[in-house]
Amino acid sequence: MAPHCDTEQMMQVAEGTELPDVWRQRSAVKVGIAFHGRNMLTLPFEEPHLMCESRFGANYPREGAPESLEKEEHSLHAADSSNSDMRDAEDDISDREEEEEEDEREGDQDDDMLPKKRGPRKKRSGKPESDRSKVRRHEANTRERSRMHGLNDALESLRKVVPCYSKTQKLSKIETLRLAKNYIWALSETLSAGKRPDLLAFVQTLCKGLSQPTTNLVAGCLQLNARNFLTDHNGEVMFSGRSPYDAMYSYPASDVNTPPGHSGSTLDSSAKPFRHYSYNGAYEPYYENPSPEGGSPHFDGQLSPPMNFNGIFSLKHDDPPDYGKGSHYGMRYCSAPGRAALAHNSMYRVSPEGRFPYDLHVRSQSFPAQGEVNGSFHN
DNA sequence: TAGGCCATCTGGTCCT
DNA sequence: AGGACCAGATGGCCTA
Repeated sequence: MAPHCDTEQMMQVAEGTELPDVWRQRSAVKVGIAFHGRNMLTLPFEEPHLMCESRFGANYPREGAPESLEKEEHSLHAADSSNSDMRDAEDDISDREEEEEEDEREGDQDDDMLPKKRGPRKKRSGKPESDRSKVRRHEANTRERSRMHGLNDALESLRKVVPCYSKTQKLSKIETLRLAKNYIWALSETLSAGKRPDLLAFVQTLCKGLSQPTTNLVAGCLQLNARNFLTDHNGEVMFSGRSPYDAMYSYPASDVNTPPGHSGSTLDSSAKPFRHYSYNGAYEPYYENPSPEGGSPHFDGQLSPPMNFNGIFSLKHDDPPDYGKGSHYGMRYCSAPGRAALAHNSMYRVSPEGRFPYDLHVRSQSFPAQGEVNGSFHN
């Protein structure tokens, strides 16, 4: 018997045995997980009160009809799913059994008399083994679901340690991985260079190969002009042709406090047409490999960035309830460009005014007061 | 409506 | 035998 906790209903939602899909989706909406207005079906792992030891694995409730069968029914009755939602569990089980029998009569070949491909249509054997196989299949589904939840949980943790984490605008999985790879690469190159990095190159590396929406998000978090970091279809960074500092900051230098987007410069239609940005400029000196994304034909053979400081990288976040413990060193995000939070020992200096929005620290380095966090990174 | 993204189910494969 | 892992298939939701 699974231990009871307050998440019993949530577990039933996850199990899909008693609540229809629309209810599950509403549960996901309730926890506020969305990306560009699209609600995900992700469970709220970030919320400790929703996490109990019965969350995963064998502690999932396994009584009740298999959700796989419910899904089959759901697809078969998609037209009147609202009516099926009103059925009680007993009727559901009865209907599922009937549909199972129909499936069994359909045989093991598709329309072209070819072996079945992978997919939801199940091959079933005799009745005695069918019951057992159903149970095993059900348990395997539960494990697989838990495994994927764990994978998503890890991905969510990754989202929190790459720049531009946002609970309301989540990066997609693939974009999270790309940004994380770029981030590791950029940090590694910075450390291996052993000197003050080129900031434009750093941000360009971050945005390398990212989609335009993600580039916009990263640039928005950094309060930069995303147009200067867009990549073309080959993954090469497009550059507007302006000076690096102008490219970094779309707003006029005399208007530091003007948020991007308010000045209108970000969308300035009079901007020069893009031209292909050459890394022979500020980028090249700090990056022996010009790109983490295959801009160099040799990159595929060197997928791992060079490791520095024994490979230790960690991020320092203020008030990080679930991932910040133990992170005593690393990158600290400042709350806004131009703030005095840029420490003297910061490796990052974008301009004499110190307008780069974050600074980097490595182990053994001291860092200033931690009362400031970059809200633009982690909102 | 097409395409992107996602969760889920499913069967195959590998390993213990 | 059973679990972990993987990838294909499917359907839902959302945006352009």
